[in-house]
Order: sequence, then C-alpha cells, then structure tokens
Amino acid sequence: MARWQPHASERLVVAALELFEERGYENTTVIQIAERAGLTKSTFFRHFPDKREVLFGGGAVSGLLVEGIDAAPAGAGPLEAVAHALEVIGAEVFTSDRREFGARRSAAIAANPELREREALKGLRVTASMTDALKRRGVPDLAARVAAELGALAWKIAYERWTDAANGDTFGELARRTLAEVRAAGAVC
Amino acid sequence: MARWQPHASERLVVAALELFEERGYENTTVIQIAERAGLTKSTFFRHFPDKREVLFGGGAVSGLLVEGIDAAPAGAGPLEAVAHALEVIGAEVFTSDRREFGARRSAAIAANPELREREALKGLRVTASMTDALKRRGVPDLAARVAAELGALAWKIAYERWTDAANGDTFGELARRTLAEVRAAGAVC
DNA sequence: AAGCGTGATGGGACTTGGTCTCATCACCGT
DNA sequence: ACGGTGATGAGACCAAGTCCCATCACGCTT
Repeated sequence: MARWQPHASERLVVAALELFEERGYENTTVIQIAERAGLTKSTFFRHFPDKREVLFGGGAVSGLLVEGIDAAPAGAGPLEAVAHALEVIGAEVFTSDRREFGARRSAAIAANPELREREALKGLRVTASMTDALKRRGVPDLAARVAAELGALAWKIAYERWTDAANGDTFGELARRTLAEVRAAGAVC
Repeated sequence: MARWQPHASERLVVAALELFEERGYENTTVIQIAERAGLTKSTFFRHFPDKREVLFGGGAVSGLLVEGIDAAPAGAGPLEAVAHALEVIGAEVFTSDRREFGARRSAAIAANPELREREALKGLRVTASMTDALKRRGVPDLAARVAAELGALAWKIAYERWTDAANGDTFGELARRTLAEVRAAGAVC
C-alpha cells in the first residue's frame, strides 16, 4: 500500500474548486482546502506557488500551443498555424471528459477578481508564446502579434462556447469555426 | 497653513516608484512607502486598495476611452472610432510632461510579475470597455471584440514607442500610425 | 536482518499584505 | 467658544506565503 494517498495535487484542485463553489474564493482558506484534501498548508504550497494557481496548474497549454504552431505545415499562413495549434489543444487538453470541469472552473474564475487577474496574466503569456512561435516561422513582428492576439481572442470565445455547448461539439471544431468568424470580422474593421 | 501636507496620494506614488526602482517591488514594504511619503500604513490603504494599485491609480483612462469612442463621428468605422479614442487619451492623459514618469513606471511594472499581472487585468478591463462602447455604436458583437482587441494592441505598442521615443512624437500621432500598421498587418493574416 | 538515503509530508515560527476599529486633532461654520 | 468634519495615526487581528526542521515509510545496500 502506498505510503501516502496518491494524486495529492489533483485532490487539492478538486477540494479548492468545491470550496470556491460552496463559499467563494475569498471566504476559503488555504488551510481549509488542504484539510479537505487530507493534507496541510505546507503541502499545499509545495504543490502550488500560491492560492490562485490551484485553478491554473495544468499549464501545459502554452507549450502545446507552441508545438502546434511549430508543427503547422510550412506553407500555412499565421492564422492557419494558429488554427492548427488550437486543434492540438482541443485534442490533447480540452477533451470532452474535461468539459464539465472546465465549465465549473470558468465559473469560479469569473466570480472572483483575483482569479480573473491571474487568468489575464496567463492570457498574456500565451499570447507572447504564440507570437514568438510565429516569428520563428518567419512571420514579421507586427503580423505575428496581431495573429497571436486574434488567436487568443478566438480561443477565449471558443472556450466559452465549448463549456456552454449543449451539443457535443469538439473544442477543435468550435475553435476552427470561431477563428474563421474572427478573421471575417477583422476584415470588416 | 494646511493641516496636512497636500497631495498625499501623489506623494505615495512617487515614494513607491522610487523605492521600487531602488530595491525592487518585492523588497519594498508598504510601511516603507508610507514612511517615505511622511504617512502611515493606514493612510496608504486609505488611498489605494492594495500595494500594486499605487502604480495604476490614475484610472481615468478607461472612462476617457469610452468617451472618445462615443464622441467619434457617426460615420466612422470601429477602428476609426478607436483611433479617435486613442487621440483623446493622448491629449488628456499621455501628455509630453508625463512621458518620463510613464517610462519609469513601465520599467518598474516590467520588472515584477505581480505588477505585470495587475497590468494584464487593467488591459482586460479596457478592452471590455471599448467593446461595450463599440457595441453601443451598433457594431456587431464579434467585430466589436476584434476592433477592441486590435485597438488595445495598438495602444500597447504605441505606448512602448512613446516612452522610448527620442523624438518629440505625440502619443496621439504614434497611436494613429501604429493603429494603421496593425490594421495593415491584420489584413495580411 | 539491519541500516541508510530518499522524498513527500507535518508542524510551527515568522514576515507582510490587508482589514477594522477607535482615537486624535486642526480647520470651519455657527 | 463650541461642536461637526475629514484626513490621519495607532494597533489588534487574520490570512497568504516563506523557511526550517522533524517525521516516517519505502527501497536499496551491506
């Protein structure tokens, strides 16, 4: 038998999300989260650098986006490369079994300014990563920044649609469609 | 003679910026900021809701952007309205006498993750305000979001250029030029 | 079988951000 | 002269986050 109960950080994430839903982020203490997960404050901060990060830990996303852009066919334009990356994310991270969790997580984040702030920072990082990846493909600086920004916007909207979706649309499909709409809207401005 | 030294919050801002430059944000205590301004911790938190906000207080920007968009000529497209708003900001807030302060402030923010995080949140709020203002002009939702995002990007780049500027370019001029470049880059994607 | 290094955990002291409440005290109008 | 006002000071208090040390079961070595 294992010495400790396994999946400590997953347990912390679940406990945190439950408590945030029950009593709100700011009325929840790190100690309470740790206790619900059968752990202590020390252990919490060993798994997450701060209280907010417990809802943002699975940060493989940024790396996958970069890989997705790098792996896009050489002839693809900047926005096509971004579309390719979004489909990678959809296949690897935003799988249908995580849809409900994603929706609960989004609701918790939307309900609290501190969590929205952290989400905004993550958004900046993702955009910066995409910009760099596009520049490595030879896309000129400004075009790369614009494409990354539009990609991030499409991602945000697609994520909203995915978590709300009553039908079984894949994140990848939604993202592709949304990016096309964003592109069309951009052409009109 | 005045009962208290005037301009308490300005003094706090100056003291904070100096200390952040001298020893870094995280090695600076709210008590130290207050002492340098000849005040106390209590008074600091009476003027600013938290330590980060001392560099983000003059938040009239968001409101001015909305006014600028509202005041744009009725025939102007979304990006023209945004351009109009950016020039309002340039005339009212980013005046040439605040250029040096802006540069120092930007450097301090860039040097610290917590401050970058707060800046990211402010960016979200500004984008949301612009989106709403554009929608009030009858711009359809998605186009409004795209235009606001491109406007925010142009603003960010123009601000960088303005604080770096060796020549005497006005923020308004820089913003107009930058927005045109962003638009052109968007058309290529 | 006994011993030892390892790694995740527990425990608790400590600093700082942030909140709250009460006291102070110079100005101002009556 | 007097009381209201408004910005400030003082200090208790809680929670986030850091640090250091102890614990203890597992597996490997001897």
